[in-house]
Amino acid sequence: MTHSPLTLDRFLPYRLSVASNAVSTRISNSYRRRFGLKVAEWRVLAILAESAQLTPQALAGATRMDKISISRASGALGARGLIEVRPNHDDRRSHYLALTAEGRALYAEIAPAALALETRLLDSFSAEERAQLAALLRRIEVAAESGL
Amino acid sequence: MTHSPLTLDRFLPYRLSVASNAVSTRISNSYRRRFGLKVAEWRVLAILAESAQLTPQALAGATRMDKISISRASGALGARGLIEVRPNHDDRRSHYLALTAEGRALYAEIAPAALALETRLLDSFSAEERAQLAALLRRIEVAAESGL
DNA sequence: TATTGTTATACTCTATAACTATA
DNA sequence: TATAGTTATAGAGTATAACAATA
Repeated sequence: MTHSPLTLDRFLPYRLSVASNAVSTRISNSYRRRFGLKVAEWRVLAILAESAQLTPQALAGATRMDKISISRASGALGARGLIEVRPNHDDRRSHYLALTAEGRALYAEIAPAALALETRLLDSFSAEERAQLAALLRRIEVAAESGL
Repeated sequence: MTHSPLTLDRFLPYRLSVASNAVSTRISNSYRRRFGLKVAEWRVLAILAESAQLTPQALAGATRMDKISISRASGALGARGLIEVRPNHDDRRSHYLALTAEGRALYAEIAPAALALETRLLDSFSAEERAQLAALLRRIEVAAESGL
């Protein structure tokens, strides 16, 4: 039996895109509806919750977003009083961003909801399968980013 | 030792999004640069290559895109002479779309390039790992799309 | 009335380039 | 000169609503 060597249905980039879109649509709807946050803003919030204070450049590296997205996301978070700007005396072109008390409070509300959503998504997965998926995704990411 | 129960770095929706973005950036650059196609147009081309002729509605189902995207993609493909419109006598609100000879020729050129790219992405994966990844992605997709 | 497909509109995300202020 | 960050602009993806033609 011959069959087409390429079917969209079995094409990895397509499957990856469909799975990722399904998840991010769910996630971004949830963040926006419940907390008024875009995904970029949620990422900045999450990283700052882990890191005390960071420059926009460090945030860009940690969130895999570019500096433009960081600038917009932190502008929105700052306007809501969720993060504050602190001077960077070592380099006055830059500055530090850090959560305010309100930012920490919002994060404390979001984090459990995010974990619950992840748990529901992975409900049918064993611990081993979760680890496998994470490891496989990392390898795909590295392969896609490194030389052609 | 306590550590944060939620770190962005280990958050599945984030890892999935980063991996998918890395792959789709590569793919879409490649399609656009080499063949002048957007991803939506490539998907329509690929499905029509498998299916002879389909209505826009059937195409939307097969590509996981909405009817607006299908309408725009098929408009662009039609303008380049890659697909043609055929009447649907059973329902004259609708029509069939099918590849032209030029469309088939372009697809014959693209398909090997797409497969080569997929092969490079999965270069370090065993056959078993590829199957695992595909199966895990399907399960995530189903979980994300079915009830909250 | 309901459905197929198109068009208009808008919002998000991403990428490029120009700008500012510092270094 | 080069770098950190911001702003402006445009392309691509996605979603809603209004519309034309047909069922």
